[in-house]
Amino acid sequence: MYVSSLLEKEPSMYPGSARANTNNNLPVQNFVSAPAYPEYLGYHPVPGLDSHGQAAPGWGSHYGAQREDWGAYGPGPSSAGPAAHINASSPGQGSYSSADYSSLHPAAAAAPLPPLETVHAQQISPNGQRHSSYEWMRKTVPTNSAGKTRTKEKYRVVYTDHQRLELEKEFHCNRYITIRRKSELAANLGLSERQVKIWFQNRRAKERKMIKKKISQFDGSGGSAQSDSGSLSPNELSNSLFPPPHGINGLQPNDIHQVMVSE
DNA sequence: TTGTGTTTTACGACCTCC
DNA sequence: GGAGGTCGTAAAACACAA
Repeated sequence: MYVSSLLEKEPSMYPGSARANTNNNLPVQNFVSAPAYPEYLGYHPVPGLDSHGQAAPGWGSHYGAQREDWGAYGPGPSSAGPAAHINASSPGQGSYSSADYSSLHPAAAAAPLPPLETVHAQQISPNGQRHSSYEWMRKTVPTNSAGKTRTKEKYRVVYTDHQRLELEKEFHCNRYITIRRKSELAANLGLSERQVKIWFQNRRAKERKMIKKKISQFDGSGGSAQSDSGSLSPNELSNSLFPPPHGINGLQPNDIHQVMVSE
């Protein structure tokens, strides 16, 4: 079963180092406590899909404040602009239960979350180092006339923990994002749809890489655990776990979700 | 502080599907 | 032809040991 990276980053990913504690960043466990995201867990794919542009309890207030400092860097929300009017209801989410989620992150399940308002406020300005990143972003990341974000100087922005958390949550539900959800997520997070799409691509690549790594570890360690994966190449295993959704946009999110859940 | 390894964004090339 | 997929890669951001 898959465990999303940001969520699983645990101490190793967001250790109590600079990232986590020197900048008012959130303790990692705060990201993963399922019970603390009732609205998130309640979020459902299909119903939400039709709620584009409508108020929804799931997203609304928590996403109200956009990263105003992002607007200046790049295309920004490509389609919808400020999420204020989007408030896309908790759409497009696969439904994994809190129990399921907690089982993946047992430690996290026990950790209470701070109020989301706090979370949001903190994550908007993740940490000192990143804050400094935003400083240069203000100066150097504007898209050029061709719409490219890559420049000769600095071309990469660093997403806030909040953005990554939301992307990870979405990824945890669906490895492949629908057009509508992409649009909503982009608007809600103040990213462009392209950024969301690329994030998912990169995230899937990361997952394949991790699977590959784990398989090679099994193989290297005598591989008694090859009952399921031993006869498959990493790519085959990955594809069997998360098959590329050909014609994904013609599928209902639930269809996709079923593929995921049936793992 | 600095050197080095890893992770994270972003892109281009190429492929498949509609 | 366009959109989105993977794969490979560049380079910034980051972590950490020396």
